[in-house]
Amino acid sequence: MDIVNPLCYRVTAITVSGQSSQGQDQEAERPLRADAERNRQRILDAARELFAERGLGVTLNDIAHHAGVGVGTVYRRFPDKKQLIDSLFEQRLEDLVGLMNAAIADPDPWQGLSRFLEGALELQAADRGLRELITGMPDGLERISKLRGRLLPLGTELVRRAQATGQLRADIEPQDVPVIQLMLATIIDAARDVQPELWRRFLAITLRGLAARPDEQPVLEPGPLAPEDVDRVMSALKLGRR
Amino acid sequence: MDIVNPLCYRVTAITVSGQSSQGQDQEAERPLRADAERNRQRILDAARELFAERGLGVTLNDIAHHAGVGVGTVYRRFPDKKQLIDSLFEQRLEDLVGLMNAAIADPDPWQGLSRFLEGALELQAADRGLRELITGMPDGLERISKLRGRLLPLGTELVRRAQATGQLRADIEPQDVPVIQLMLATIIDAARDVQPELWRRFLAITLRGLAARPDEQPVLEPGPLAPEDVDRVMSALKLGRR
DNA sequence: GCTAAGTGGACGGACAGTATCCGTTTCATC
DNA sequence: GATGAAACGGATACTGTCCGTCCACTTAGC
Repeated sequence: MDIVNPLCYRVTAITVSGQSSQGQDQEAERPLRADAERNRQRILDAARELFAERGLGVTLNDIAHHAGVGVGTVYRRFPDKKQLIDSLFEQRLEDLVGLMNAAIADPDPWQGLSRFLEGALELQAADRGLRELITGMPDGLERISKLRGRLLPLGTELVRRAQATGQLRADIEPQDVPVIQLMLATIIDAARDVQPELWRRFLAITLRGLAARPDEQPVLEPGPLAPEDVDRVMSALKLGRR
Repeated sequence: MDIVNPLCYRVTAITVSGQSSQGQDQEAERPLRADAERNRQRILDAARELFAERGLGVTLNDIAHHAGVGVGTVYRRFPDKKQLIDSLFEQRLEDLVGLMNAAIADPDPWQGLSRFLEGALELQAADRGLRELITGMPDGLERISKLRGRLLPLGTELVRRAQATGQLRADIEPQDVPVIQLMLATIIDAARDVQPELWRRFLAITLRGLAARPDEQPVLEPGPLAPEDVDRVMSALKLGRR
């Protein structure tokens, strides 16, 4: 076990460098051999793709296979799945913050709020891993906790401004925003294979419920689920194991 | 394997009788010995309790332990977990249909709809197993599919009536009702340990979004999540395995 | 008392995911 | 084009979880 320590050491160092790099590769620590670097990139790509379409549950074996390399190669490069996830989703999470800032900057605070929710859910609809990262994961994953910490004050700002213009009902609190995301994200997951856009319909309904004076009825887009699809949506979620 | 067949045979027969019985026990097939019957009842009680509080994921081992009997005893009585679930939840599911009928009978169709959603979610809040049964389980479980079949026409009636009085917006379809349950049930699960009633707040918001003319703002009860609880709620759900 | 019915829980098998080890291949350098 | 360090791959061991069985022992009821 301890025999491999020296190896682990180097590897860890490289991983850390890879972690802080978003695009550049060499520099600091000895550079990887050309083939190694190529494989590292393949692994990252495969991981991104698989996490996005199947969620964080994919195994490193899956990723290795999909990248066309052996499992050993993956484990040499990323000793820990968490580190892989962490470095992979750094950008994605930044996007969320950006979205929030854009929302606050919107001259129409209500529109800002709506667009934020829509955008955040679009990100989650496009990337199942991101969705699980945002609503799920308790343990480890420092990055997520920190993100939430940064997001909350911004969210407060967003909510307060929408209330100040009398567009958002006054009894809504910033804490309600993540819960709304949570419930709509469920629809994303459940309807993914049947009607991927269905969540927008319920976002519209929810927004109307949040509005201080919901006089007009916005068009509900998309239309309702086809009756024969209801069962599939309702049973799409695997909750408790069995 | 085949040595035990005679035994299995008897056991199966008894289980089937237990299945069709909701309260009565003896009659048909040879009656169980007194201690066996006592244990059978204990197992049923333990199962009900554990399913309700921990969901369908509990193992027969858990149930045995909680009932104070050995695993073997459980397996002799209930060769199949599905059968146990099926017989245990028969009544619960009937309750749902009853709720729906009561809703349709309500002279105020809007109130009927609201009360149905509230009642259905209350049932799910009180019984995690039921919740998983309603939103989840694809395989096996004939009973659930049949139930949905029975519920849909009733739901259609409910929706149409509420639209006829101009209380429910016209672009809502009956298929939307289970989806709404699904998204709110998520809040039940996520907030269970922190704020068990939180779902009511979002039910109120949703109902307002569904109303044709949501002029008044109903009180949002309960209040919002405490800011420090947001993280716990968001990470309460175990989605993909890891 | 006697015996068939019932019991408990150690145990073996299945499965899934993680991580390692080491014989073989490839790269980069001389 | 020879050489050794770096990288590779995937069989394999390990871990953990759950299911269901088996059988030596206990107990109810005649």
